[in-house]
Amino acid sequence: MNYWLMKSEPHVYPWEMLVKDKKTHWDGVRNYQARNMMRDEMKLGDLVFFYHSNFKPPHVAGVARICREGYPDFTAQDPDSKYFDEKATPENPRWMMVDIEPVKQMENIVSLQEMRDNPALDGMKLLMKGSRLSVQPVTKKHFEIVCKMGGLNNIPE
DNA sequence: GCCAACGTTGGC
DNA sequence: GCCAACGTTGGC
Repeated sequence: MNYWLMKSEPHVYPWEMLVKDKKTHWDGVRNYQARNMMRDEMKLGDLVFFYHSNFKPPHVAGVARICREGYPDFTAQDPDSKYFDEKATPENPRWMMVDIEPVKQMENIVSLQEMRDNPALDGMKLLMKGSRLSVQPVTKKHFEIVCKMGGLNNIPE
């Protein structure tokens, strides 16, 4: 089992929308490192922090789960989509996505500052200078700590 | 709104 | 294959 963090801007797609939708496809990732992780490493059942970026304060809102492994991001082939990429074709879709479903909302959000202030989270990718990846791995230890900071007893099932 | 950090593009 | 120019991300 692997653990992850995925960033979303709440004014584009907030956690509450995922809860309402019951599941969503994670479209629009246009970064190769992030794509490779979605394509090669994210597995069914892996847990994901749903992180709200570009928000005051930026924070982890809840825990989600991978419910479908990597497949082509069809928005890349849709000329009407803002994520359209003319280099994407059915033979070579270029970009990939996964589906996620909500598992548990944090009892209280965990802000970026709180995470920075917790020495036990040293080394977490999110906290590193210049870290911009919208999909990133999280260690089990860090995952558990942030869950507890969010008021969950443990990593949710 | 600013800007540092980083990724991508394209000319050479 | 280098690297300057440019675009984007995202915290502040």
